[in-house]
Formats: sequence, structure tokens, C-alpha cells
Amino acid sequence: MQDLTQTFSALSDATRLAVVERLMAEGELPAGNLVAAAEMSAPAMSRHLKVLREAGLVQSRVDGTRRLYSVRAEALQAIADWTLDHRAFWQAGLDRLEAHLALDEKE
Amino acid sequence: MQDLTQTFSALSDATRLAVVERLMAEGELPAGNLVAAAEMSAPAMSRHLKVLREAGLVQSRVDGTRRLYSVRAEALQAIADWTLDHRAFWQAGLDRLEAHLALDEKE
DNA sequence: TCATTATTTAGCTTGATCGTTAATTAACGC
DNA sequence: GCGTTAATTAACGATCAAGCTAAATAATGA
Repeated sequence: MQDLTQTFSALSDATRLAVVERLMAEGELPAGNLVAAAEMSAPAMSRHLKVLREAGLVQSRVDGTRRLYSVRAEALQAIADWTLDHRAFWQAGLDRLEAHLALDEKE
Repeated sequence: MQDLTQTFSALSDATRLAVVERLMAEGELPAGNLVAAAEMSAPAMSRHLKVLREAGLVQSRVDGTRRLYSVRAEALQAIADWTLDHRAFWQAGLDRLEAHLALDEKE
């Protein structure tokens, strides 16, 4: 991973954010599957995936003729850590973090 | 606040990320102070502040001839919430979140 | 009101980003 | 090896981001 600005830059595009969210929800997916979901040519998606790769947000592995993409936890950790470092700011008064975690417990 | 991509886009520039971090650390500051810290013309910084304002990351209030800028907690919350929504991903195995919070306790 | 200080807006230039189609690389099965 | 499928790279055009200088706006204070 590099600096946070590169991570944020990678996530500043709707297509790329959607890809990351989908990979987090569904796990490893081939590039072709991601192309099919986005209304976009394969080369365009390939370029987006390259941006995500270079930012350290996703990784790919070869599976026959396909390339399976998945999210790199470290990159997400970096963002989470940043928000936690500045928790004093967004946590004003009531403990939102606790509330959020409590919500998870119920699920 | 709008969508997360706009928030991420605003933070994808080193100057703007530095401004946000400084405002979080030092609180409300006049635009001129932010210009002085960055090696950049006043118009350039003004434009950056506009981007941050439009993304909902900062707010400004008038103080005589100056404008005092500060961070909007809601925007930071939005990012924190997003990471927490996908906590299952970056939290792999050991509880990093707990570790981070425990660190805060010590301070 | 007039000069000063603080900040933003306007106009311009340069470089990056995002999409397209066409061509290339890589791995598989026959 | 050859054709097929999957994905990337190349090359191009259009739009957007970020810097600058100069000009405009806003509030203060003599």
C-alpha cells in the first residue's frame, strides 16, 4: 500500500467503488463478470481494475484464461485506521462506534 | 453530504487531505493560515477549499474579513460508517478494532 | 469615503482521466 | 498447432482537475 490519497483516488470513481463493494460482498470474481455488471467495454473495466490494483485495493490471480479479482484487506484497514485515528472528530457525544458494533451483534 | 465517491475524490489530493487533517488537529482556522502552510497561491487554496466545501467535508463561517474553516463531523462519519459496514473484510481474524480502541484507552 | 486586508472568481494553460475501437498477449481444448 | 475465449495494452479524442496571474468582492478602520 502507498499513501491514503492514492487509495481515496481509486475509490473516487463510481465504477471502481461499485467493483470494490461487489468484491467485498461476493468474494473473488473474474474480470469478465465485472465487465458484464458495468455498462462499459472490457478495456475500460480493465483500466479501472489496474487503477485499483496499483492503489493496492485489489489483487488478481490467474485461473485458466480468466483473472480472478478480490479485495485486499490491508487497503481497507488503512482507511479504517485513518478514521479511527481521528475518531474524536466524528464521534461527537454519543458513542456511534459502540452503536454500530452493537448493531452487528444483532445480525 | 452526497455520495461517498465525492468524499473520496475530495480527499484524493495531498493538499486537501493535509488541510482536513490540520483542521481536525487544530480546529477552526482562517483560509489565509492554510495558504501560508501550503506552498501555493491563495487562489489555488481557495479552489481546494471549495472542493472540500462542496463535498461536505468542511464548512466556513465569516469572521470579519476572514473566513474560518472547520471540518464537518458528518462527512468523517460517513467514511467511518462505510468502513464499519465492511468490517468483516479488513478485520480478518484478530480484532484490530478492539486493539485500536484499547490503544486509545492508554493515552 | 477611501485605502487596506482577506478571500474568491475569471480566464488561461498544462496534464491527467475516462471512454471508445483495434490490436496484442495468454491459456485452454481439440 | 489452431481456433476460441479472456483479458490487457495501444492509440485516439473529449472532458476534467490543478496550477498560475489578474481582477473582483467584502468587511474593517482611519
